Amino acid sequence: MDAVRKDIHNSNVPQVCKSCEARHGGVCGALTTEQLVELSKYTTRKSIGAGGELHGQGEQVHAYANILKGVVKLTKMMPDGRQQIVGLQFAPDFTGRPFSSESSLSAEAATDTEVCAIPKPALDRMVNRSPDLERRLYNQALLELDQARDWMLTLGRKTAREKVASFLYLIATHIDPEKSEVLQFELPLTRQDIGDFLGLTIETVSRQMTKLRQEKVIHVENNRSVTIHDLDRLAEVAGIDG
Amino acid sequence: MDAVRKDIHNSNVPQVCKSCEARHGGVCGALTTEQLVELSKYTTRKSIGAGGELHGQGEQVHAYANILKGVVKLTKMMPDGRQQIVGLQFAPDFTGRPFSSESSLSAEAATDTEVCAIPKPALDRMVNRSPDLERRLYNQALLELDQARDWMLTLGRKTAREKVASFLYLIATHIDPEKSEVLQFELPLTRQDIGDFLGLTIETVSRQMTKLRQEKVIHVENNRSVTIHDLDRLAEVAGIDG
DNA sequence: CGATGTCTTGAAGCAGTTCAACCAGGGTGG
DNA sequence: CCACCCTGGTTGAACTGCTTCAAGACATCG
Repeated sequence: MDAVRKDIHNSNVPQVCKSCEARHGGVCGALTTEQLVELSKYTTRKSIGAGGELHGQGEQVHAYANILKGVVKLTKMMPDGRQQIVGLQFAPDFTGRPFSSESSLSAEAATDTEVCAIPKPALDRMVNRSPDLERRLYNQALLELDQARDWMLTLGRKTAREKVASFLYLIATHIDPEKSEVLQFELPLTRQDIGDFLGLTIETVSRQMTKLRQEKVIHVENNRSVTIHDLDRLAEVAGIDG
Repeated sequence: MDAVRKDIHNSNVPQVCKSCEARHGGVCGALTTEQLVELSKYTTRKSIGAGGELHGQGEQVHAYANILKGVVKLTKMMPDGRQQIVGLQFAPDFTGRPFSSESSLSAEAATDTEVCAIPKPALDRMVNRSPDLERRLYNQALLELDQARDWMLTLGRKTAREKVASFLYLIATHIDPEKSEVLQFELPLTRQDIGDFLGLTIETVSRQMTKLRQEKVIHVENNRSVTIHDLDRLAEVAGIDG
């Protein structure tokens, strides 16, 4: 465990950051205690209700944010209203785009969400002083690139059945689960959102869910609560190589 | 024009680098003359015939490469053989993935291609010494991420007609054109590749091309040579906001 | 308890796939 | 030099998986 990492557990670290960093290691993990204290002067914790917008397509980005809780969807829209979700972000992902101030996508909360908002200038300054931080941001970008490309395969080449299974698999492996043999979670997206993520209509999503339920690949309660008894089985249905 | 940029035109710069950098500004543009000389000790120029592999899916990446000429396709394959092209790279793009040594995709030359191959250790060392270089790589990753997400919208929500038009638009705006009112270029991809890029079959691609030809949106000769008289019209058909 | 939004189910239609035949260009070898 | 084939592309006809349109079920909330 290196020096930076040790700092994180130091008692001088701001309280907000502790609970945030306690997780899988967000971008702030690259900062020293000093830098963290400095940065936390400008950060504000915000709650955003489901459907709330972090920022709209084509708008200036005024702030970055670390997601503390909830799921954020990144969407693109065509002039005629057709919509595609191009990414999902989970805690403790970092959202926002360094260097380019305009974004071609909109970010909104899919569920009730809490974020740690960081004003653009504050983080930009910090990035220029901390190569470690930039490295982490770079790595997050590479990770998102991988995810985007994985999803391109799903969108371009999978059947509706495989798409829905792929979605469920994605959620199952990203929403932090109570570590148990049986995975159980609430779907963070409506059927409409799922459709927009998979390039399908809500009806098709619904029908495929029903089929997967009938075949006991998944178990559904209240339309939102999903239980998965056999993740490998789901992966297989999703067409993910095993 | 800053110091670094001036260095590039300095006569101490290796000959290979000059012709490379003469273009839109590849990643090497971040390096000083000294660094460029150092790096060029390890680089080798390579020709790769159409269909040749830069590296396979799941293999270790032994080298990075700057594309000097030609088009490289990044593909993903499912266990059963279904394939999706998840990115196209044009000169002077940089290809290869820093930090992670394994790649989940395969890269092959779509056309006859020339690259400047850089052994992994040499570039990794350079990255750690030059923040500017890392910044450029980061920016390239962000650019690729944008492109990937744009394409997700195309894959998920566009019709076959719009997809084919989108593809033609992409090529028209990325293959460096003779600057003239009328765009004319050779398609760098076979119908099969185009299908794999658009999530369509070759037959559908062919049919849509025929239609676009009949409607005079494009003009085609020898199946590969395309002329576009009205790029805005094409963009419109592609469903790209104007 | 009606009202409203979300989800499911059914039936009909259609965009894109599948299967199959055909065509054009470019070697290759007799 | 022509017959041959082989690869890449086009075209046609039948099929099908997903969409569209429409109705009904379910849950939540004033």
